[in-house]
Amino acid sequence: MKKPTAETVMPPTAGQRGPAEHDRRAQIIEAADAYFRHYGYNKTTVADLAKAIGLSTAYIYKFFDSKQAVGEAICGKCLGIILDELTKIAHAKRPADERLAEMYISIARESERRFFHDRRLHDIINIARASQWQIAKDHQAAVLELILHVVAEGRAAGEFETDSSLFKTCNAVAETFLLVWHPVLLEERLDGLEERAAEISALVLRGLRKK
Amino acid sequence: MKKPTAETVMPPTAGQRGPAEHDRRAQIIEAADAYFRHYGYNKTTVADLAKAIGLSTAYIYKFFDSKQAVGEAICGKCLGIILDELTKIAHAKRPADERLAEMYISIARESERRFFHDRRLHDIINIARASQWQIAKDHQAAVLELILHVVAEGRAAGEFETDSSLFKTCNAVAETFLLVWHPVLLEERLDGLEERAAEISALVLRGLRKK
DNA sequence: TGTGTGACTATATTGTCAATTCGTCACTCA
DNA sequence: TGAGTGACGAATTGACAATATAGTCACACA
Repeated sequence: MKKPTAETVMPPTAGQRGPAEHDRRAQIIEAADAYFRHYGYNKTTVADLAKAIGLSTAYIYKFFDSKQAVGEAICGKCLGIILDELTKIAHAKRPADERLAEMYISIARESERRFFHDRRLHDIINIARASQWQIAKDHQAAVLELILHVVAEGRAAGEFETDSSLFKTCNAVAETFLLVWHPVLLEERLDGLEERAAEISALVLRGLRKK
Repeated sequence: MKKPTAETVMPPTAGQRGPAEHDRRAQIIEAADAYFRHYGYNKTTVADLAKAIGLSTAYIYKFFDSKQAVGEAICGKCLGIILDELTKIAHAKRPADERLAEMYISIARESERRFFHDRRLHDIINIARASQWQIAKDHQAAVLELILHVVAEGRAAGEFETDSSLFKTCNAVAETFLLVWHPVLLEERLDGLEERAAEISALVLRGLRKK
């Protein structure tokens, strides 16, 4: 099991073609980031991206299987921001419960910021989840890894109970993270997110702590 | 604060016109239930319902403000089924933690059943949430009431901790219920719902129990 | 006065067809 | 051989006219 390092931005592997490092790939990603951010995924065409760089659309497909693969790259960048932050928190030298509490707040804050300030990127994440893109699954798995890391340390340090299955418990914790960042849930309830995050984390942490 | 009784089906009040008890209203609701269940809310027209009963569309509006109000009535019926069941569980003479655990499982099961066997009704609930229908809010509030009832009894009986705010804690618990019945979350993840419900409820119950 | 509606308006949706988009393939050229 | 593309077919989208739908109102009638 490979542990995410503190500087990893989660690169998608699904749908990528050609060399991973290439100027044109970087240009496509840069153009896609700008266009998706401004026009949204659905309103941006592959031809828009090609034209922005000065290429034919056919050449885009030398690097990406499909428009979706470009979308997954941008989605991965986006989700990678919060994942990096969570990774830093998870690896900090602090009590496990503080780390977890801060993870809830952090993911809630970034998700809220993205909703209000990068709405079109928020929308891509929604599309990714609804369409079962691999990047969405990878992200979920990466968050679960971080939770496992923190909870396992909390258990080893005697902070957390050890009666329950580590994996099952962390699965449940990961589910509760959805409550503070899932795009659809954000849309339904715009207010009080950070407060909700605090309440949920308090409840979950009480469930984790040693009796 | 009025306590839901064990036999209450949650009637919507929003958008209802004319006498609450009326043959025509009942016919409209019956026709709507059948059409929405079969064709879905969006594909059913008010004219369909009127024709099914043998009325003009104008007459439907003597009983309901709008097509949405008809939708809220059916949605309310639908959500009322699970609410009745949760109410029975919440009022049973059993330890609070067992009641809560069973509430998670029950809502998960019914939601899953609705997803697989009444997909179009599942869709209406999705529309209701996405469009902020009053019935969706009422339902959320009703579930919270039941949780408050059970947790308060658990606290009074010495089963549950009393350090945290009752309301905040129950808010957080109600949020975790979304994980096992929210239509969008169900759609994203079709498998293992009941297992997830069990894991989440175990975590939450550990968070509620007295140290 | 309770039950019911035809006619109507504003808006939304649908149908049709041309235009665009996605993605591939065979090819060019330095 | 890496960098790049024009042409193409299938699917999707956009534009716009036609039609449908949601909802209202003044009225009818027993």
